[in-house]
Formats: sequence, C-alpha cells, structure tokens
Amino acid sequence: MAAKTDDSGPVLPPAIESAWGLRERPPKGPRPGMSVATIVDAAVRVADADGLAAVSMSRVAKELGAATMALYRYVGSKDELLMLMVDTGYGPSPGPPAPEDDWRAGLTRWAWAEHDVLRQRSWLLHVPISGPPITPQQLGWMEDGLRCLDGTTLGEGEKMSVLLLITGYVRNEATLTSQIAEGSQAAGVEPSEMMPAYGRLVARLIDPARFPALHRVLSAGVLYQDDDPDDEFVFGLDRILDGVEALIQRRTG
Amino acid sequence: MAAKTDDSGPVLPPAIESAWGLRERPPKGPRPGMSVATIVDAAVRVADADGLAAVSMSRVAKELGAATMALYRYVGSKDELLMLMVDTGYGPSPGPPAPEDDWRAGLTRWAWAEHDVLRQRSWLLHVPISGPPITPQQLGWMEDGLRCLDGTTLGEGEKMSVLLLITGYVRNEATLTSQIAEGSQAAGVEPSEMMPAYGRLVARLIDPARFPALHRVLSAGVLYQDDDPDDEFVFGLDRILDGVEALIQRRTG
DNA sequence: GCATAACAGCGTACGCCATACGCAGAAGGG
DNA sequence: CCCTTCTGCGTATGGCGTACGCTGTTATGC
Repeated sequence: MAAKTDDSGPVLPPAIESAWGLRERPPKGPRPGMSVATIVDAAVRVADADGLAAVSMSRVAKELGAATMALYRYVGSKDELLMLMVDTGYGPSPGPPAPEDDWRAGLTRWAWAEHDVLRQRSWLLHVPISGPPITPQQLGWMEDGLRCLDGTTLGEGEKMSVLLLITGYVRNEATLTSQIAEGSQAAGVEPSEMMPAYGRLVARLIDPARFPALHRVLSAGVLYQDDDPDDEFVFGLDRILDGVEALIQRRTG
Repeated sequence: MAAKTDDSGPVLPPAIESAWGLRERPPKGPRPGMSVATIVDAAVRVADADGLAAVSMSRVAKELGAATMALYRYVGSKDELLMLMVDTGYGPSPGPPAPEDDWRAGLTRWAWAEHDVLRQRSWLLHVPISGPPITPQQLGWMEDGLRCLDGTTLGEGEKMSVLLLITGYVRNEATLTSQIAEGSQAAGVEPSEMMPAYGRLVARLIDPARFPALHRVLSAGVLYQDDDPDDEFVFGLDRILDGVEALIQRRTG
C-alpha cells in the first residue's frame, strides 16, 4: 500500500497551514473566540505602533483583551507568530507586471514595491528570518517577480538568482536607511544631522596616514551631506539591473 | 572662550573609546583584574562555540570565572559588548589590494574575504547592527575596499555606494546559506537534503494556476538540486561587478 | 603612617520575557 | 445524559539584562 504521499514532505507548523487555509475547525468543543488572523493582526498593530521590540505575547494578548496563554491555543510559539506577522506585514504582492513593461521596468516596479513596504513597516527588517519563504503572500511576491523575467532568455535558476539578488539589495538598503532613522531618534537628533555627525565622528577617530582613502572620502565631504535615500536606492538598483542586462544580452546574443 | 572642540561630536561609548586606545587607566583604585579585550574575547569564544544566542552576560562571566555584574565595570551594556564582538569577530581587514590587481580583482578578493569570515563566524550575521561602522577594524575593512577603487574614475560618493552594495550582497548571501545550514541542523536533516525538501514543500502548497511562473521553476527542478553555494555567490557578485563596470566605463568613456 | 577618595568585584533584587502544565467550563456526539 | 474534546487562562519556572549598594583594595595628600 502506498503511504499517504501528501505529508511526505517536511512538517509545516499548524499556524502556517491555517494561513494556507488547509485547516478545518474540529467539530467538538467550544467555538474559538479568536482566530489566528485576529491575533496576527493585533501583533502587526502593535509592531506598527511601537516597533517589533514591543511585540510580546502578553502585549498582544492585552491588545485583544485576552490572557497571555490564550494565544498559545492558536500559535505554537512566538516564532510562528513572527512568521505570520511577516506574511501579513508584507501584504498582497503588487501583482504581475503591466503588459507594456519590459523586464527592467517590471523589476524596477517590483523592487520599489518592496522598498515601499519596508519603509512603511521597518519592523519587518528586525524579524529574524528563519528560512526560505513558505507563506502565501511571500510566494505571491516571488511569483510576481518571476513573471517580470518571463520573456527573457534566462534559465529558471538564473531567474531565481536574480530575484534573490534584488530582494536582498532592497532589504539591505532599507536596513541602512531605517538604521539612521532609528539611530537619530534614539540620540535625539534630527535625521538630517545624523550623517554629518557620523562624518565628524569618523574624522575625529581616524589617522589620515593609516586611513588615506577614507580620509579622502571625508575630505570630499561625502559623509557630511544628507543624501536623498531614494537616490542611493536608485543608484544601487541601477547597478544591479545593469549587471542583469549584461547577462541577458550575453544569453541572447 | 572656545569650548573643547574635540568632543563636539556625538558621544562615543566608553568601551568603544577603549577599542581605539583612547582611554587611560585612572591612577587610583585597585588594578583591574580583566580588561575589555579579555571580556570580548571570551564572548567571541562563546559565540564561536555555541552561537550568539548562548552569549549572555552570565555565560560570558562564567567563561572568565567572574561574577555577572563584574562585566559591567568594563562594558556599559550588552549592546556595547556586541558591538565590540563584531569588531574583533571580523578581525583585521585583509589588507590593501595587491599591486597587480585591477579594481575588479581587488574587490573580488575583498568580497571573498568578508564571505570567508561570515562563513566561519555566522553568528556575526545575527548581531543586530545598530548603526554605521565606528570600530577600528570595521573602518579598516572600509579603507581596504576604497583602495581597490583608487585608480578608477568614480567619485568618492560612488565608491562608497559601490562598497555598500557589495558588502550588503555578501552579508545577504551569507545569511541565506547560513539559514539553510542552521535550518537543516534544527530539523535534523542533512544540509544537502534541505533545498530538495523545500522544493517538495512548495510544490505541495502552490496551485499551478495561481503560481504559474513558480510552478515552472519547480518543474525545471531548480529548487530540488543542492547547488554549490559558492557558485551562487560568484553568480551574484559577477552581476554586481558587471554593473559597476558599466558605470566605470560610462564615467571613463 | 594614616585618613581618604576612587575604584574593582560582586550579591541581591527587580521586572520582563517565553512558555510548560493543569484545571474549569463550554459545546457537540453517542 | 454523559463523555469526549476543545477553549480560555491562572500559576509557576527558569532565563534574561541590569540598577543599586556593599566590601575590600589601592594610591594619593597630609
């Protein structure tokens, strides 16, 4: 007899299964007073308001007027809750690229969409990611990215690598800008004063003989000015897309 | 009267000042039994052995045969300790590029050096980075990277952006590969079985009609094979360097 | 040589966290 | 109607970072 081939794969946490709608309510027992979705929404509300550090099980429970331990009937652990928070925090993917978009315009839009989400909810960057994406919305984002590359000559593996490259870049850039935002808030300085202050600090610390190239950068005033973060973002994204374009042309020609 | 213009900048945590060697021992009082360096070394030893999660103040103190609160005479907080751990964890920078290296060979070497460090000490990726680099070794790495771009026509700001781009990529790639390593260890699976298991899981979850592009990737068997992580690394790095090359040629031509 | 001030080491205590366990009551099935 | 099965949650445990204050050591000023 063939075993149930369905669950031959790795085990999915119960709360993730319910995110895929693969879980029916058992017939017996009292009706649940909350749901995984209400809990996750409450947790996202807390994170939006007070940051990820404020998301504790007791704080989320308070948000719902419930007791701390009640949550554990729905999520197996805080890590599971975090995974689901990321899923709903990202929200639905931006959708497939517009028909008039070539791959470059499509991926640019795709990258900006993630960029905007991360700017809005910078707590997403603080969630320790614990594995490849398995939640519905996350795979939706991946699907949309893949579709941007549909018309190209890249192999399937190369498409995935390109998406990984871009999403990694977006996350990285968002991390940097959110850090200067949070750092300035923690230090009580206006964000526009953060980079100049950093530049002065480095200038005070380094010996020009030991750090000549760095000294040259400081002399050029690079760190002192408060760059538009969007310009920085566009710069890096264009470099990456140039690299992808070079690859596509090599594959095509 | 002019104020002391020296400390007009932002305040540096005392332990960081001592990392720059800017701190002399006060004349009075008993001689210290440890130093910031011995504490940081012990913490790095713990992280190397049992991961960053095992690094607690009490665990580090135990490593030194001291009491927990004794450490607070040397570091102001655990965050400060983490910052110093990153500094010594990265170790000395690889040194300036070899004279025969062009910028691309130099940056490749630079990226691989960080890659190797992060492979050796993956706990570095789990340290929540809380700001731009201000510790001696970190700035040393930056200096070496800048020197790789010395002969190019890029502006100083562009050089910095390129380095940020590359170091972000290296960190990102290292994060991904360390995640599958840690994930496989947690699930008790051999690392080589991790990606195939992930592929099977996604295949089980997604509806081919809703996720056609993703389904195509799975059909191509991309996620099932256990790629050499170094190949993945080279792929992305080459794409980025291609993009930088395009920029340099535009600036030159 | 002695009082004194500054500092090292550290014991205790507080508040916060995730979560294991078990009990009370609700709801449906036989 | 009872029995199973579930929900909600009170209690308790063990860990964490760290504020505070005490004890003993050390070098200086008298």
